[in-house]
Amino acid sequence: MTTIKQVAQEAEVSVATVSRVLNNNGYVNEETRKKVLQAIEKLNYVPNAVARSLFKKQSKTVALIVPNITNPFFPEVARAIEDVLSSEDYTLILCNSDDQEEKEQKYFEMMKQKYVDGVIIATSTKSPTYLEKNGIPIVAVDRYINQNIPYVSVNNIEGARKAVQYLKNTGCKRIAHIRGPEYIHNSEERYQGYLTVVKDESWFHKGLVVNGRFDAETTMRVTEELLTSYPDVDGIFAGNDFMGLSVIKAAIKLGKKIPEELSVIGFDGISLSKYTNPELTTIEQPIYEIGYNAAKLLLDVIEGNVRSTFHHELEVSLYKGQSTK
Amino acid sequence: MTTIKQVAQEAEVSVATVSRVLNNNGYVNEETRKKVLQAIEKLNYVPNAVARSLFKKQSKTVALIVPNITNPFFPEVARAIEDVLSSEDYTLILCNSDDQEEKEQKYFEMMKQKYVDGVIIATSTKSPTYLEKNGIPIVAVDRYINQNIPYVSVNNIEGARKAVQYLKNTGCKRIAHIRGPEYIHNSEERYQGYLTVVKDESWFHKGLVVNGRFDAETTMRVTEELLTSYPDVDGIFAGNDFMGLSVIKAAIKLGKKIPEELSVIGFDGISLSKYTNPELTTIEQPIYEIGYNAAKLLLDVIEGNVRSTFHHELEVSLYKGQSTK
DNA sequence: TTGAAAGCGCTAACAA
DNA sequence: TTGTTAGCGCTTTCAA
Repeated sequence: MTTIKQVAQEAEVSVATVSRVLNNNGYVNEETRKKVLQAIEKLNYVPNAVARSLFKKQSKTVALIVPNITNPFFPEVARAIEDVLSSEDYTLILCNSDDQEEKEQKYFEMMKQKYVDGVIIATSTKSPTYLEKNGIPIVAVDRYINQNIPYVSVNNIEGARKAVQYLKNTGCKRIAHIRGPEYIHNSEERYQGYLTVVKDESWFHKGLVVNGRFDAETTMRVTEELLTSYPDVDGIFAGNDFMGLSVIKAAIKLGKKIPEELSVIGFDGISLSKYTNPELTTIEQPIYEIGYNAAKLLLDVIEGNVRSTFHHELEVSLYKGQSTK
Repeated sequence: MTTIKQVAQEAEVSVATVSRVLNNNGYVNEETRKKVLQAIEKLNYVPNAVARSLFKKQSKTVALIVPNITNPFFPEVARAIEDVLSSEDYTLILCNSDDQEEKEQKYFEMMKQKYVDGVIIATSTKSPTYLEKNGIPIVAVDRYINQNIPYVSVNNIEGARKAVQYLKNTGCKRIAHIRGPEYIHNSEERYQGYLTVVKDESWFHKGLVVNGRFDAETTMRVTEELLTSYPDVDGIFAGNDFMGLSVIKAAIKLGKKIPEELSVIGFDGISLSKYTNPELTTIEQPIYEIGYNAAKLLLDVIEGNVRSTFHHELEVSLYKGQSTK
């Protein structure tokens, strides 16, 4: 690789001058600028980003920490983020935390060592003090952390309310909820949204809420248990699309007709659910926009542009598949 | 951040000594090593990776270039790669090329500037000379490039043969193929595999092979056209799982019973196809292993460990869903 | 308008 | 066994 020094030699100027034309700051004579530009061209010079980082203490790099990129929600977020970053000549580092605080911390250590400029994170960590302490700009996506940390997601409570209300409107009389893990803020909020609609119904009882996890096996098992214990359930609000699809599978296995005997609604709007049969009715999040906004927000923070709002909740919308009446 | 200099001061030694204990090379007295370690502990020192990179001309960083991380095949590859990288204290950079050579080149430019140590790439670029020229270690995944470039994938021809043979064995008498884009090496190979099984069949004709693309709309449209033109088709080998699912959707739309009237088999084994109904029968690739091996291979190349074999084709296996008899 | 030189934090050759 | 120092490639202050 050619260095700034070689360019300086070729152009018969000092490295300082080359640096000036490179960064377009400081005075430089139009003539000499041309000479330098020619030398750069001739030698095929590109500045060394590492040397620059060392001096500037920043790296034009942003990290994304997700629980697992394999969860179909996150690739779309990642795509959006990478799109805005690369358009601004930033680079994206991908990290999988498996929801383990220990792994997150390890990534943060790396970030400090590499002068990573900022981080976008989807986390459920209980005590996020280390997040704030390490001084690197941070934006939360999908999962709320606390008031101090910028956040982009959707209003889960409102979305859940919409989902359950829709089931009710289409005639469901016994609506159950298979919820996500308790340690995840989202699951809690969606559960709250569910509650607001059903809590005063005469038929409502705690048995209609089932704890699930995101994996298919668990979801199918608890669904079968639910439908066996309460065969009159005619609507299920699943904690997310993944779970919604498993619910459908389990229900079909039990011989339930969907949507005639059982309506199922999910949450997320991951594109995969459009490929299934029946298509899953769901509360669609603007996933790409979430990532897009998070990245824009982070870049603003990094570059010191103040923003009035730090918390963004985007609009969800109802996507009607064939899993509901 | 504390620097090596401060540690040296604290421990009352020179920076060279600190560097020695840090990197565990060169002689250093047990006593002084302890002093240094204490100082490091006390000051909470972590070495600056950027400064190190500048000197070493390497960054403990690897890039992954995929067409689109949103394609469900790649997150699993990415996960595997990131797993092995992070276990070796490497960092993963994620890049989306949209199959555009121009974007790939831009990423390569960035990599050189940032001393990225190596790259894993899934590409269909026609003239990959720039890949070899830029001197950065490279491994191809999923898509073959040329003899000189290490490669990890599966034997597509063999897998396709297996798929079509299976359709035949289960009684299909008219087997069509909806193939992927021609510019993608994989699609071509899978098509070849299909041909080996059917080319000598009396019923075979060119109309049974349809050009598709990876998007759902196109696939559904061409499927409908195919089934309308040739209603006696009773088996379809789709170019990948995504297309397989779309084929099923289109067939159901036309009122075909699956698998009674039409068998469908895909290729890839992306986890999403297990969530659908019917589950897609498919040729399952060991996706995680592909990523895992690619990463291991790349690290070997980077660290100068010679390998005898540069091309790895892993075994595929038949996954029986309910979309075939 | 330009150049000399210090310094970002680290490693390694060389000397002691 | 340890320290001094040059240098990785760049930016920026200061002086000219």
